This record gives sequence, structure tokens and C-alpha cells, in this order.
Amino acid sequence: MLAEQMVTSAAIASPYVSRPSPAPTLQGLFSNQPVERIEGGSALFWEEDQADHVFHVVEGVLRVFKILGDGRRAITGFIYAGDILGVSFKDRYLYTAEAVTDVKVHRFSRSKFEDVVNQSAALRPQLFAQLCDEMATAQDQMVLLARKSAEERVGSFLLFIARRLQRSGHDASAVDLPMTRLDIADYLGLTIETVSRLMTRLTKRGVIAARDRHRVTIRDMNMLVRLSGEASQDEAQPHGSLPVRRAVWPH
Amino acid sequence: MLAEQMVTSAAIASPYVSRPSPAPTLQGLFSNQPVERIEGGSALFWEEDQADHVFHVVEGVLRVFKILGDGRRAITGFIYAGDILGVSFKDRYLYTAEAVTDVKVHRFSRSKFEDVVNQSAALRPQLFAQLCDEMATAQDQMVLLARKSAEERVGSFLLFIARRLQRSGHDASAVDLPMTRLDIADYLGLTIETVSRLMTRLTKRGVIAARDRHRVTIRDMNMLVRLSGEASQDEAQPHGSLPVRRAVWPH
DNA sequence: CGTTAACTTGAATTTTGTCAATGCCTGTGG
DNA sequence: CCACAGGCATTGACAAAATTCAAGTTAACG
Repeated sequence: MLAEQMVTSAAIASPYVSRPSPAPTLQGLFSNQPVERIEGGSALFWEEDQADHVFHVVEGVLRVFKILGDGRRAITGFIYAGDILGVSFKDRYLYTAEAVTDVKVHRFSRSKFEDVVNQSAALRPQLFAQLCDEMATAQDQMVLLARKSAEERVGSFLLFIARRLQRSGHDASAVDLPMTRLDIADYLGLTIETVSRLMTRLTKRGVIAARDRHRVTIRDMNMLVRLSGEASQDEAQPHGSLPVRRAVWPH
Repeated sequence: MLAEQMVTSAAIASPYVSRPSPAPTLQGLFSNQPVERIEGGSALFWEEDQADHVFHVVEGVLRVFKILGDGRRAITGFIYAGDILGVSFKDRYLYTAEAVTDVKVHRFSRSKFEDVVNQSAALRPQLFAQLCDEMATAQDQMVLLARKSAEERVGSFLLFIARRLQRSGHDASAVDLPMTRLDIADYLGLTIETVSRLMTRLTKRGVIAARDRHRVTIRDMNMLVRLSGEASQDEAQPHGSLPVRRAVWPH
């Protein structure tokens, strides 16, 4: 496993531990590492393996998943270019990371990573923030899986990907989905058929349009937000917003 | 998480703040704080509030949840005595924490907590481990919600609580469930009726026995493990174990 | 004790999953 | 450049699981 080492534009400056002068960043730690290429479909690491490395994704998309004893798979996340992968583990990887597309990563020794971060008062809060972000994403996913309908899940997913791409400077309405329907289904806790039907339904309603199977355009962002189930009843209406009706639970 | 105080024979060093002689622990930071009592049903903090404090739970159980716009609730966890609550946030709380039973907590200023932990080479890894444990729990919950049947969810839940109680020195087969069926349902992504029916079914099959509604005894732990969906087909059989049939996914 | 909330149980309904057939890209080889 | 194979994806008919609705029952609390 673990694709081959390919030394690309080897670093110029910086002895030992990378330090892009101004303010050190977690990503900066990886900048002197060689680029490794992982072919779409192959694994970067496996659940239960010794967690010896952390990775910075330069290009491509990965899926991260756990498998139940009888083969059922749950994808717990997709990892994009710019993301750091492999920090939230103590000893062993909690899940398998597999390339969806061809991927380029920088690899860094985990123990060294921890040492360096631990030494640096500037990097420590960044690591903390990274962990908090991962946690926040996981929380949202739990809400989606526990309480949203199939339609809301698909809507939320498209919205989530759109926003993530937007963050990295892409057009938010041109969403590209390199993963298969099976990947999406295993991420949303549904079946391929259900995902497929709902994509079709959203298309028929004019909320999205399908360029091809892996590329959709969001045509009605407001509707998509409404369908995603996050908005309150009020904001969902044309110009509603009457009572502050935040539902409260009885106890 | 982290019930006991792990007295590592670690360094005696560490100047400046709070030092319960041997080795500082996260829990130790709270030991000088006054005890606050929260009545069952009332909130400790609310989603979106400024995350100004962290808490150490001394006694009782809390539920932690998020609410969708239309009132649907998803409980993302239950917090027990010994657990630390409120660390995995950057700025604002991501969820509401509400007492299930009457609860006793120690409160600590968040900014101070971060300062102290940040100063201490002994505490930093503990905080990191805490975050990793939270992450691991969240991952398991996502798998449960995405891919387990109602029966497996209830089985997993009982098992999870049993193991948690066991960790803090209780009898693993005498499980006590202070939360309501609605809480359990909102945690497992089910309805009260489904939870109720499955508890009944498990009782009829002799897997568990119900002392009263909030206290069950596990009578067949092996069966419960099997029903929880984690075990592979093989381990599940009486003396099966034929092929190493670990399902693999095609790519 | 009586009142109320929590829980259980049953029947009908809805949503999503399963099975099966068909359609549609993509990449390969003639 | 076209034909075709094979993997994905879509669609439809049917089945199963879980939810909803509607009574009842039990237990907790004043």
C-alpha cells in the first residue's frame, strides 16, 4: 500500500523543520516533504494500522470510512485538497482513508509532527482549531443521520460540498462530485437507489441541473437551503419571520 | 471520558499554576472550584452561547444535543460523572448541555483553562487525548446512525452504557438508564415507540431483563454483542469461523 | 390516592430498501 | 472511428422496516 515516493520540486531553503518565515502554519510543516501520488481507489492507510504519519492533501479527494463486521460501510467524511488528515488519533487510525480520485499528498512523521507542534506556541492553537473543526463537522453529520429525511440529507450534502468548494475559491453553484453514488449513499446512510431518485427529483423540480453524473449546477440555492432541513420553518417561507418560534423541548 | 486519575510518574516539574503534587491532570484543575448543582431538566449551557467555561462533571448525567429549525432534536451524547465537558469548541458552544438527573459540576474559566493547559507540557497531551476520544466516539456514533438497524442501535446503546459504567467500577450487567425513552430515541435516530418495542423484544428473548423502566440487567452479554452489529458474521456463530470472509469493497 | 407524564402496544401508513431490468458513459481493441 | 464490454446509474415494482396515530397501562409525584 502507500503509493510510491516521488520527489518533485524538492525544497530550496529551510533546514530541518520548515519555517516559511512569517507565521508558521500546520500546512507549512509539510512544504518540504516530497509529493506522493495515490491512485484513485487505493488506500492511504487502513483502520487499525499504527498511526505513524499525518498527511497534507495537495490535490484530489479521499473518502474516509469504517466497515462493520458483515461488510456494511459507513463513510464518515470526504477529504479535499488543503485538508490535513491523520491528526485526531492517539495510537491507531480509526478509519481507512482511500483515494477517490488520483491524489497528491505530503507525508509527515506523526511523532515528529507532534513534537514540532508541541514546541510551537503558534502551531498548537492551530492544531486545536483543526480538531474543533473536525468535531463540529462530525456533530453536524450526526444530526443529519439521526434526524433528517433522505431528501434533506441529499440537499445538505450538495450544500456542504458547494460551500466547501466555495471556501477554496470555486464557484459555489458548480458542484463537482468525484465520488460514486455508492460513496454518497454510504456517507448519507442511504442506498444508491434512494440517492439516485432524489437527485432526479431535485433535477425535475429545477433545484439543480445535471451537467453529467459527476457535475451538477445549483439553480435555486434558496430552495436547496430550505430542503436541507437546517432552516427554521419561518426563514423557509417567502417573507415569513413572525414569531421567534424556536422549538423548545418539554422537561 | 477519562474517569480515573492516571497518576503517571511523570515529571515533578511544571511551575506556575495548579499542581496537585504528583502529576497534574485535567481533572485536577477543577479540584479547587466550588461545586455547582444543576437540577435535572435545566441547561448548563446553550448552543451558540459564548463558550466561556469548561466543566468537570462530579455526579449525574447530562445530555448534549442540537435542534433543527423545526424542532427536531438530535442528542449527540450523554455525559457522565468524571467526564470533562466543553473543551472541543473554538468560540461558541456547538450544542446545548442539559442535566438529565440532578448534576454536580466544577466550573472553570475557559480562557484560563486554555492558558494553563497551554503552559503545561504534562496537560497538553491529556487535552489532546480527550479530543481524540471524543472524536472516536463520534465516529462510532456515525457508523451506528448510518448503517445499523434499529435493533442493532438499541443493542449497541446498552452495550455502550454498560461498558462506560464498567469503566467507572460498576457492575457491567446492571445497566441504569436515567434518561427517558425520548432521549434514547433522539440519540439513536429512532422514535420512542421503536425503542420501546425493541426493549420489549430483547426482554422477551431473554437478552436483558427489566428491573424497572430505568434499570435493566444484561442476561446474555454474548448475544447482546452479536445483536449490536459490530461482530463479524464469523465470531457471531456458535463455533463457526470458516472463511476469513472479511467483506472487501470493490474498486 | 389522584393526576399527569412516561411508557407500551397495536393497526395503519409512509419511507426507504431490495430486487430486477434497462440505460448510459468510458475506455479498449478491432 | 466505431463497436462493444463492463461498470455505474437510473427507473420501476414490490417488500420490509420504521414511523405515525391511537388507545391503553404503568409509574412517579404531589
